[in-house]
Amino acid sequence: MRIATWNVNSIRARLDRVIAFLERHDVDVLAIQETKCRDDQFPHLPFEAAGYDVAHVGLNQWNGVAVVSRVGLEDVQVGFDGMPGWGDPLDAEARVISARCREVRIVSLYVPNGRSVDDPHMLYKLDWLARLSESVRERLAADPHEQAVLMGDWNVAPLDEDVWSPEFFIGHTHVSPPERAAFQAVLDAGLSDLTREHTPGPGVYTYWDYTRLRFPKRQGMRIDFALGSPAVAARVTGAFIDREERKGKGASDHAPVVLDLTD
DNA sequence: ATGGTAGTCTTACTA
Repeated sequence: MRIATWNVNSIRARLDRVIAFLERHDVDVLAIQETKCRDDQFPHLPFEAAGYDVAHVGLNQWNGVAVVSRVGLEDVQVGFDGMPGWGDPLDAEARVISARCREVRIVSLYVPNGRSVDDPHMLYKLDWLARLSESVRERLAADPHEQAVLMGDWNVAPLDEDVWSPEFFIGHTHVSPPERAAFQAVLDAGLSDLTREHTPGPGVYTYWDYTRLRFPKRQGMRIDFALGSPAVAARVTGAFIDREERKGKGASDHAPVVLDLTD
């Protein structure tokens, strides 16, 4: 089974690219982030025509996540237990949706952006990740054999080699010790990074800022990951980052991360 | 080339 994750930065702007990507790589399940649309605006028909079922949650023009699958899409869940909200009044944001595809729970995640290290959004991000780690811990305690993959845009670069210049990022978000500790806490809840060993760095990234020619200069960040439970980690046979999708007109600022599991 | 990109409910905000 081939699964993938991709922050598309608007599903409507990226529709043709996403459908072509699914077909080119023979992808069974895709976790999508930043669809940037409401449910009624999601382009269901092109996915159905390509053979995929869709589960999407989008409340407005921000965030928005989906799982599309051609191998089954059962027991769709929005959010996770204890997921923090944002705003006044406190509202849930469209940052997590999951579904069981065959025997694997595929979770599409869009972790909040901290904006800056001293912004209130940073506290929200850290709390959000802390709550996520608690939810993972509880789920795995209830069923240690659960097959689950949490994949998406984590907005954290866990290692110095995950950014093009550690010096440049001093004092910036994505690399601060609290963010890295919060990401590590999710791993410590019982997950492992399924992608890194198959896509070793340095200089391997999944995101390049649209501005300042970051992509042609190879100045990127690795912030998109697939974390898996032990039962699914044992099934991983390979992974790759499709840099081609960052090229040319109409590219997202993120590249897809593709993961192969044994059948 | 005094510019920086791209998306959205666009003259503001988010990433």
